Amino acid sequence: MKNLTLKDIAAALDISVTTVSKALQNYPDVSEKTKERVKAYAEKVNFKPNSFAAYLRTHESKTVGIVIPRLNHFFFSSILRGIISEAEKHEYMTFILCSDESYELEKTQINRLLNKNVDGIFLSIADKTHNLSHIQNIMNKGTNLVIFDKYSKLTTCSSIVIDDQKASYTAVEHLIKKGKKRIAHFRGPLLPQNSIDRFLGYRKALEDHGIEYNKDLVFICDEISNREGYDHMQTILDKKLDVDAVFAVADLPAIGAIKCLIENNIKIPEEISVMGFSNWSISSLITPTLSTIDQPGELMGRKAFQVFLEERDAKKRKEPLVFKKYIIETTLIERKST
Amino acid sequence: MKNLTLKDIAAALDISVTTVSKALQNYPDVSEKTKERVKAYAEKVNFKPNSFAAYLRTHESKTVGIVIPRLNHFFFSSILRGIISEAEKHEYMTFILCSDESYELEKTQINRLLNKNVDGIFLSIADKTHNLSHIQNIMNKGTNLVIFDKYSKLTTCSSIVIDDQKASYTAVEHLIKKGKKRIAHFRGPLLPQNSIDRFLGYRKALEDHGIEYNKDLVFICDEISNREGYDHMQTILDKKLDVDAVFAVADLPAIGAIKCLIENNIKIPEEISVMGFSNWSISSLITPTLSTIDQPGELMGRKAFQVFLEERDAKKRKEPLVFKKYIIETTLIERKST
DNA sequence: CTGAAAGCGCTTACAG
DNA sequence: CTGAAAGCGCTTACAG
Repeated sequence: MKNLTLKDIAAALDISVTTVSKALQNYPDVSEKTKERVKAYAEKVNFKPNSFAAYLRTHESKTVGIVIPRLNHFFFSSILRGIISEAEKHEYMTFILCSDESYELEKTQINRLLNKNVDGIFLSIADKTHNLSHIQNIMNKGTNLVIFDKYSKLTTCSSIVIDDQKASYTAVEHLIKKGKKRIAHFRGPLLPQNSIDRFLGYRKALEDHGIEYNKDLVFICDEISNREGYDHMQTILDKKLDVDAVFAVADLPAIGAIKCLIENNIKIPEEISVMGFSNWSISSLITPTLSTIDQPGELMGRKAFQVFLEERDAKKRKEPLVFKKYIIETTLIERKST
Repeated sequence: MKNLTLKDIAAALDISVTTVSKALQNYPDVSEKTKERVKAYAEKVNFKPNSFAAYLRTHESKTVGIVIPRLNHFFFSSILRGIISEAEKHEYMTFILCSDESYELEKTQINRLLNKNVDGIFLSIADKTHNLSHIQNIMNKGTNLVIFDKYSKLTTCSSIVIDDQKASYTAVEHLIKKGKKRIAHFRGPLLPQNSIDRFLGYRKALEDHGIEYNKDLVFICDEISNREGYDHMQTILDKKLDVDAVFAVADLPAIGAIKCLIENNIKIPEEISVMGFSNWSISSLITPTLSTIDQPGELMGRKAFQVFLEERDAKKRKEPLVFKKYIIETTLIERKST
């Protein structure tokens, strides 16, 4: 079954292709009567202009791409939902690609999107990305770029982020208010800004409350995995380190820590409390439920798409782009683990 | 920065656009020498033919679409990975859309993909889908279709599925071998074939082992959620039903059941064992770890894409399509909950 | 072996 | 208010 074209409609209504095209786009120089006829007919036969042919003239593909570090990841999935739902409202389709936290793959995925002539790219930077020229290249090619969540201080585009330092400070302060004083931190890798900021928030909260910072209580989770949380917790127990709380960079390592504590018959939160970060759905399914920081992913995604639209329109009006950093509020979620 | 075109290359090498195009596509009627020159130059300037212009001639968009019932879902994510990784190898890009288990949204998403002229659609049918004409419509439009996981007996395309009855039979038999005799079943909704088959496998396993089927021990999880598993388990305890095991249609309700048992201080698996289905990553993170059935999602995804390629090629050769049902093997995973 | 020309289905500057 | 024509960047049947 062949798809309908403007030509078919023009023939059916006995008018020109030009007029059909203009009528569908609401050009002011087409009579109301003609517009109505055309639109009614197009509706009836369910005509949609071929987007590939349109692209050739307009250079708008009505397509955007998202590159995220992990696909099966609760927080990124929420962001995806936000971007996609907004994109659908504006008749955009979305390519979703995954960098697997790899610098090389991130470059490849961005190139795939550029080759598909997407109108905009939404990016959350991979942990292993140590050079940003491929990101700068997106804007050099004239493609809009919005960075969300995992950003770098060195990119010049707009970004949608949370205040990691502040959120992390709030989390640690919560532990302190619960009477905890020997707080370990399972931090993320050394490179990403977010993991640095969460660490800084942790240290600042300790300082502000007169608790001495002890680097022996900081452990690195390079993969931000369950397993690492489990292993670090076991190390703490084996070494008999004096610890009464753990603040993890994300929920997964926190859940690993909880598993280890349960297996060692240590009471949560009486002996050791555990605090996560991100509010994954799993954090309310485990026993005990996990206290954590909620990041409103869907909201961040919707905002990201709106920023893309604004920049697209500014470009059409030949206005200079003004890049902004949008900070989305986070919330402390207290559950049974603290 | 404007993208390069065939014309630019032709001008640079002082040959015709036709020859450049043919050389890049390895036409036999272009000299080896010319081919080498063209390819070397194209490589050097990183030329990629504009896929929108190519589409207009070939009617191949090199794009496929996936419609799944849920986005943030461990099993579907594995299938996505499988389809996408295979698609990337063959230079296809992938649109991922979500039906939210809704019939209306499934129709909308399929129409979006058809309007974007995808070459193929991969579909896992929504729970609420009670009419299949929109699915049949995909093939009427000449677009290839492959259904995976959640299928219907009434569609005529190829499908990649597991043997739900057999897998479910194995799960229940495992409980019986562990000495359990009063096995409750938390089943899925009434409509989807997979949920029917898992129920039938459950009943058959009971019968084959001389255990009488008792419909009062079957509970429906319409949303296949954690909460439903929790609530049904609580009902069993409140009514003091004589139950020594639960087999759930999926991991999430099983995890809900476990949570309820822990809160009621009931020993797992000594007093009541719990068996899930799907082997989500979360099932090995909770305490006790959950016994379940592993479905190799990534493999299913890869197979689905291969089937699409075969059908695409058969169509090009004008051969009639032969639709097949591919059954992927599942594995019982025994952990601490049984 | 090479290339001129037509045409895919749109959009839009221009003419009437 | 309407429409003929050019052109976006490719592919391919056809001519030489």
